[in-house]
Amino acid sequence: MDRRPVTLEEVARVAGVSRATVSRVVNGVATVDRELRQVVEKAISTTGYAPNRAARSLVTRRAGAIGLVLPDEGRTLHDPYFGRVVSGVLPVIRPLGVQLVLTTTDPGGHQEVVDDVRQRRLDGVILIHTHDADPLPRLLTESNLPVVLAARPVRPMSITYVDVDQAAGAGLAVDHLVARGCRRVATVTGPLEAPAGQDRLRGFREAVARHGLPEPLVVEGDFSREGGAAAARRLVAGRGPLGEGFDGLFVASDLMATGALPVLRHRGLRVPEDVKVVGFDDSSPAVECDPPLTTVRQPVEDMAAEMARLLVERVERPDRPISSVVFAPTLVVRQSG
Amino acid sequence: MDRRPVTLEEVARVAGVSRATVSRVVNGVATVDRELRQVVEKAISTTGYAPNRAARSLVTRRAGAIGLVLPDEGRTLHDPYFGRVVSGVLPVIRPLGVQLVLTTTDPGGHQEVVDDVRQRRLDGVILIHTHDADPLPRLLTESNLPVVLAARPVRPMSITYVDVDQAAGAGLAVDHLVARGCRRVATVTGPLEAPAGQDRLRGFREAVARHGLPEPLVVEGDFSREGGAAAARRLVAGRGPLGEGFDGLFVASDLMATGALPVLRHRGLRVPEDVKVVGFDDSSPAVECDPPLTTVRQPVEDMAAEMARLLVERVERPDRPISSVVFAPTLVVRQSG
DNA sequence: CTGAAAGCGCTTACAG
DNA sequence: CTGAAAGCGCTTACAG
Repeated sequence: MDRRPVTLEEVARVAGVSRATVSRVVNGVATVDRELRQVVEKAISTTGYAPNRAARSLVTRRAGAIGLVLPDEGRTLHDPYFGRVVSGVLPVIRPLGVQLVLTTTDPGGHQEVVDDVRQRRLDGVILIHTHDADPLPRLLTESNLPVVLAARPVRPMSITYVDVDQAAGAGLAVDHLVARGCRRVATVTGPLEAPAGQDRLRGFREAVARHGLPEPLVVEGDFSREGGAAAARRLVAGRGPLGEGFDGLFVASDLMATGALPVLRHRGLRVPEDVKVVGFDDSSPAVECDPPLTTVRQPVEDMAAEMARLLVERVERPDRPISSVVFAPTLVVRQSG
Repeated sequence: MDRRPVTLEEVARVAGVSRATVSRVVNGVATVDRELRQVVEKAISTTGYAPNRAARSLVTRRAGAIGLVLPDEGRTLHDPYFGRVVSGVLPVIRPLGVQLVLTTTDPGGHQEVVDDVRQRRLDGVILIHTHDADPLPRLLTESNLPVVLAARPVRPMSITYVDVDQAAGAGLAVDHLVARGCRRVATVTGPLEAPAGQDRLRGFREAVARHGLPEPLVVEGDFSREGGAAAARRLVAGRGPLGEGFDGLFVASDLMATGALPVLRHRGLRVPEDVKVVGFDDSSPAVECDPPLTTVRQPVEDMAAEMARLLVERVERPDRPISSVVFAPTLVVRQSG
């Protein structure tokens, strides 16, 4: 029952050929004689042979696995964004026989990630949501290890990344609010130390100026639901008793918008009649909340697939020049604005 | 810059000892002489040595990785449940140096999972949400490969699983509705081919009988938001013009409840004034929806941690008898009921 | 097209 | 407590 696993050696003996030939058949080398190949294939199936990946990795110097690194469990793991990334990555790496290893970088986790790559347990990593203080992008690039960032790096550095045009997305939101008749717009921003927070605010401001709108209300959020609610409270507190102050609101993430909507409602403001609201991401909270959110869509699955492709490419050809990819956002119109 | 990685051999040469001794230091074998250990440690740090895991795996016959297998991407990956499982598993395996590999079983994926274990890329797997037709539990147990199910198996079999007492949870929901004064209760069930769907319905029925309530309304759902909405529509269609018919509703998952709530609202039924609603899971939709959901909590993170422990235990000692763990659910009271 | 042989980088009895 | 040596199971030049 629980015998030793079958090795290449045994298959070779059964087939009456050398280990090299079996290896060639297993790896689909084209030059093997047809008859011989069939003999070997039969031997493989009768013995129930399964190649030992560790042995292969040892000689090929490939782990056959890439890492998906998320910051400090708490936040990202429960973010709907996460599942979308995984479902974008898997279809590109699986046909290549590459595994996806999940990690988070809680305290001490940074070094662990670097070690995993140095120990060749991981051929490279995809890094999600790097905050300002995250040392990982630099740690990895300095060791010349393959890495792809899921967003523009906080400080300019020579690193591959995939991003959506954040500023253009915010512009789309403002254009839509204006087209729907809004004249006084406000925004709940993301955390301003994050590139996404900065870029979306910049795009918002540029679009406001382009449309010749009056100075907008700006309140900083943090991409969390609670942060969205808190920001919305500050926003409505600044309004007059009838709610005058703004008739269009751009919330820089859907999750924050789900926190902001109930605040507006409790203040007696109807969405979209009194205030039109546009979110960002087009994540699942956008369709779950009430009313469903008009929002700027990031093609997260496509972006994730691209990250995987870039990473694999980098692993194969480490000497190729570094390149990044920026996707265009689109607007998804629902009931909120 | 891009030199060959340092090997044990080189560390040994630098430290002036044998490879065996370096190996012992790296692996923390206690019997190494203190002075020697320090010499080796210095050599390790000056050379920047990182052990090659493939080489180690080859001799230890351990991949140092376990798989988390999710069914057909579409559904589970975007389920909030998924992130909770990951955050439960990671803290137990990381200190052990074990990696978490993510996989889904789309068409053909079953064999891939089995192969990954047979090829020793994975020491064992945690299987989520197995449906009736899922061949994986049997495939794996028949090959005597380590596996832990995230729920009771559909058909009785000798396999390790971790579950919550589903029926008891449904009972908690009914007890609560009754305590709040409900007299006519209804339920939206899960898919009845899934054990969780069956068990929650059974628990619901038993509790209804125990309280001496009249025959309840029962409509089958499928654990999706849309399925919850559709089931709720069928439920309200059966009510009289004033909404008489039921004053308490147990929805067998929070996600379905988020689909059901708007249907009730559009029908003019206030929650909780006209109908009290209790969900199941205590997942993020429960706090995001309006009103926030009273729900039966599954301690998913704890359950996931337990799965990881059981799996690791099984990998270490394959001959130990199989055991399973069932957790007790609790009720979380919010605004919906 | 095929095989003999070296080698990938570790761990682990086995002596001493 | 330490070292010499075998061995884990593959792949891949190198001959032929």
